[in-house]
Amino acid sequence: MVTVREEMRKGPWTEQEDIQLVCTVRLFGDHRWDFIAQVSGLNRTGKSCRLRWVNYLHPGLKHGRMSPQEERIIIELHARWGNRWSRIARRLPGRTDNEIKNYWRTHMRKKAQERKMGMPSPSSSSSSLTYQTCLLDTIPVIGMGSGDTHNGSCVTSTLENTQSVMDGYPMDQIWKEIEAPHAPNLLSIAEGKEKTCSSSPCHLPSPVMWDYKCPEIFWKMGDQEIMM
DNA sequence: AAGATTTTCAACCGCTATCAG
DNA sequence: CCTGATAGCGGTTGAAAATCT
Repeated sequence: MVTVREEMRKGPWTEQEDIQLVCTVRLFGDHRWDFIAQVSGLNRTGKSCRLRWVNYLHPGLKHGRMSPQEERIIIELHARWGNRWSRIARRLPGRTDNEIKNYWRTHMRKKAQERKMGMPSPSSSSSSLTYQTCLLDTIPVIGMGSGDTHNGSCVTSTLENTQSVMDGYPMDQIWKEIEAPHAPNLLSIAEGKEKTCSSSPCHLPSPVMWDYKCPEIFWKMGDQEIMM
């Protein structure tokens, strides 16, 4: 039972909070979010921590614009599944349901506007989306080293395309800080809320090494989808 | 240059599903 | 079965950034 806190923090996360959360998740894994919220010393709800982790801090995430291939996949999968964002997200490793949802809203709004103005809409947004023969049945789970992009030539370049977009995004800095060699013992977090890594970042392996939960597992498809 | 408008996206909320006791 | 805790999903909001006038 969670003891009643005075007031839970809301709103945007600070870099410091991010670091604290990453440290704690590294220690205890990405389950039991209420516990993580408590132990981390963050005055946040478990729900909020989970959301932040899933949508922003998870090491396998891509950031930046959707590639044309990703856009196409989203459109096609949405046509098939509707607003099943998390399901669609599972087909786009590195992309979150939130991100896809946001993208779709923007995309649809543009489309709706174009329609209203009586304009044909050959493309949805920045990229030229052609509903070409990138058949749904051949849409693989992109990237993440799963090596299953062979049957989807239209999407194979997704990772390369998006990789460059990620350059210089703020998470790099967070990870760098976390990697700092002078960081204190991780266990200090668990010892008390006041002794979080807030003053100096914890020592963590790089995101690449961070495989206590393999990203491939994180992005694995449900059985149902595999059958499709 | 400055104000107005639009776009983007992080984060919250409410609800449902699942699971352990 | 029932209940409470937890996780996850989809819809929505609002602030910041970008673009336009």
